[in-house]
Amino acid sequence: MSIANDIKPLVAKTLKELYGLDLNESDLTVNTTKPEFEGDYTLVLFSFVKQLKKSPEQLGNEIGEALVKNNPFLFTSFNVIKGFLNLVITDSYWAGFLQASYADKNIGVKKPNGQKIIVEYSSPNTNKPLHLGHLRNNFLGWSIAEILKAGGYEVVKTCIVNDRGIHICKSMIAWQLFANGETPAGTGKKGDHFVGDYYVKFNNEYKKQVDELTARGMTKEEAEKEAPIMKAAQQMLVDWEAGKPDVIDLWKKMNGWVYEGFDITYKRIGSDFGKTYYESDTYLLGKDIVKQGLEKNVFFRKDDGSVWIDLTTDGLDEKVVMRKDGTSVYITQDLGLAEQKQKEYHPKESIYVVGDEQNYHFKVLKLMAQKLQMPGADGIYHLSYGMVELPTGKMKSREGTVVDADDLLDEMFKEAEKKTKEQGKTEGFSKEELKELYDMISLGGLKFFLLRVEPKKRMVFNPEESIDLHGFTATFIQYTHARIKSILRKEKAGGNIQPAKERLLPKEKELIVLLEQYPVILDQALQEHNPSVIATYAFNAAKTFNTFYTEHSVMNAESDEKKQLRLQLSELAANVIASAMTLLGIRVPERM
RNA sequence: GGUCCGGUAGCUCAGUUGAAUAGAGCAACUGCCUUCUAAGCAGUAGGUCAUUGGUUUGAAUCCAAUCCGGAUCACCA
Repeated sequence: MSIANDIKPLVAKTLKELYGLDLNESDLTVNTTKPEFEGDYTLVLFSFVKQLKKSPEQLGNEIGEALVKNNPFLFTSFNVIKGFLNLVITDSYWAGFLQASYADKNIGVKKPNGQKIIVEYSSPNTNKPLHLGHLRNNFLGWSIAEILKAGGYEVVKTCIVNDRGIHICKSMIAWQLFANGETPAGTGKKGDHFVGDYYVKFNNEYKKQVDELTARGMTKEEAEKEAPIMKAAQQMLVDWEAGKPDVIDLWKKMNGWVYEGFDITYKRIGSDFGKTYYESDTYLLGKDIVKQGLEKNVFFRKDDGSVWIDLTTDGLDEKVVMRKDGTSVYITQDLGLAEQKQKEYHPKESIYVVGDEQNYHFKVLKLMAQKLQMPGADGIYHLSYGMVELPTGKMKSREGTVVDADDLLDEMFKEAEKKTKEQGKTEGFSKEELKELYDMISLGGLKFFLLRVEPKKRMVFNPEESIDLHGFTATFIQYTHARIKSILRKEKAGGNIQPAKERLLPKEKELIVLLEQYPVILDQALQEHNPSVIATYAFNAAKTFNTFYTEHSVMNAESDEKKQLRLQLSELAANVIASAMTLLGIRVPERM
């Protein structure tokens, strides 16, 4: 599949033939050759110098000679510098690779393997609109799903909506108290923002009441418990659980507004779900798991009736799984939902895209599932990601420093529009085409900015930097794609001319070597569940193409052969770039 | 305090299954548009890879300790 992986067995074979040495392929190190040395791939010799008791130079020369002699189709020459054997791949090999793959729009995509994977992501609360942190989650979830699909898996994207609980009750109480029957439709406000406003109103009123109570001599703790509006919210939760009709009606109404708002944002950012679960349906799940756990002696009951699991032998703590009042806690619900997903889909793996503040929770969840011997327990995978911070520090809703997703998208769109107009290259675009282009640039820019960092790392979101359209950005890559397409509109790659009768030039070689590695990168992203390696790669591909582009003319190439070669190389670059960006959920334009 | 994660250029990040002189982008500075899209290219400058010790032919990468930052350790979700 990739040259580096093809070389290893040849080396192993050579070592066996020359010295009778049996080495595992994984013991061999084959890298691309550093640009300052001659060669394409490099075998590191140190690892077996000792066993063979020869100098690295001698070894390198002997191995190099044998490799070139026995594989003339692959290697044309070699050189040895210190402990490194640099191998030069034949131009005809590269030409063959190029010929075979340049037109492949699905480059790197594997055949379906018949296995299923669930990706749960997004999972919002229904009391406020989406913010920047949710965007990282949504982009990650979407991208990892695409990467898994390209890896041959069937993917089911799911979402668990946290539609019940004290948080939504707070919004509901505040609406009853302050809204005078206002609705999103009446105010022209997006539903999720509308409901979020009442959540803020609740907190303001709550704070006011707490202040009043403490002024009258209560301790802060008492006041927080005794504030009437908090008591009302808690009563509302009790009423909700009792199924009190007017509470249920209000709950449905307000959640409905939120969903209308979410739908707009989801559509805009491209999130979708094969199956949506609602916590109001699943929060009672897990009861029979508790029962089974007790029967299997995985759980134990304390005197007060609560049920626990002891994880101290695994270095963790004791964890409650059922309250003394018989209601199940979060982790028990999660086990119940995991069991339900397993029954519905029988996935090989079940991925949860959730922030790293829940690392402990998922560790416990998986461990519990394993101890209970639940099917699919080993397939539980927490795709953990770090918090998004601002240059000024963490986002805090109380301090109003939360970056709202809709606002941010609007701002990015405006910036894309402004910068595109400044460029003045969109003559002949229709209104719809322009809007599509601004969408591609703004949304792509945001996605790239959030996906280019390794998921588990915390990251800083600098608004000014995110809006930048130069350097390590989606725009740079999109621009490169449009540039290539502009060439390919003039003349299509193809024809029957055999490319590469002339020697490959360094910039041509550099590009083709990089593009050949794309499947290896995809594999890495797949194994690591990590889109950032694709983002980095896409940028490198675009950068390498631009260097090649500046150095060599495609349309005015020195010869017909060169022209054909470069057309194919350009098309391959465009296909790889488009493919990589698609896996990040980013579209690339034909013109910009 | 226990556990987990992170610390690489002024800033944001790659590189972490050990391998040649540690790389990008932004910011700063210098060049390049009568030639396929300059949203580009080339170059200059910028480093105690948190610190100390160890393993190794070879360490940003592995091990140990320490320092700094974050998360978590609820009958919350």
